[in-house]
Amino acid sequence: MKEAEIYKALGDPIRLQMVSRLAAGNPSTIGELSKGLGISRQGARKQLQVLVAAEVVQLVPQGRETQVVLDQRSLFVAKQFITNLERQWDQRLAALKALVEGDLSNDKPDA
Amino acid sequence: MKEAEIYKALGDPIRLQMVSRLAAGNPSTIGELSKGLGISRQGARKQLQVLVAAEVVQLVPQGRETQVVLDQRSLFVAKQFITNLERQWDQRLAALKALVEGDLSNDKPDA
DNA sequence: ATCTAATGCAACCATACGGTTGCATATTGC
DNA sequence: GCAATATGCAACCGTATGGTTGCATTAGAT
Repeated sequence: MKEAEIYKALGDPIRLQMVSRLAAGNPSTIGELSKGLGISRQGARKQLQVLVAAEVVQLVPQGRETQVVLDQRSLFVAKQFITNLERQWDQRLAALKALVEGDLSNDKPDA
Repeated sequence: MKEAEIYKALGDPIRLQMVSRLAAGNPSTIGELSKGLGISRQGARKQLQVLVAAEVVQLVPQGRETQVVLDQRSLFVAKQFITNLERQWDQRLAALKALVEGDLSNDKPDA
């Protein structure tokens, strides 16, 4: 269940906000991304590190500063997992429905 | 950012496994769901409570036992959030592309 | 009525987490 | 060279988290 780590990384308002900003395309050096979150730079940096560890984000050093880039794949994995859960769930409901309707049609097997 | 709580709830292997089982439709009283996770019943119960708090799951008492049912809405919310992020990201890439191609087409405004 | 099964509740413990402060380092601009 | 900017690293702290054990309660089965 590697997905758990991705969800865990997204499971914090500050980190989720960082990801949102990145997705919105707002330029993104570590320093930039750390502003306006209500916590210190180093605090923000620790949060960012969680996203890095979960591979939700990648760091690209460029001279004095470091660019933060979103890694689409992790988001895709997370989304896909939920999609699969929903699919299973739907199939199960469909099976239940079929069962019920099957019973009904058993009363009328005229074909 | 209410989504964060949902992701946080999903951000643990044990809880994710519980949700998976529920989605797969395996019958699901609290006791059933608590088995085979490698931790005690009470431990599992505490994990389950996190899912309840995040409204990923609902509890339906029935006499002596309690049924655990998945709440599709929370999963949908979680999925939708990621979908939106991806959409923003894609639009931004498209904008960049348009910008580049726009520069090119400026060389050829014959229409 | 009694035994058992399904659950709830609380105390407790170790470790992880979110955040801070302080200081070291490297790159850039003047 | 020197000052400022962007960043890294480590120690420290309070609280949350994940897990345990022990005991109380309630509902079914016999």
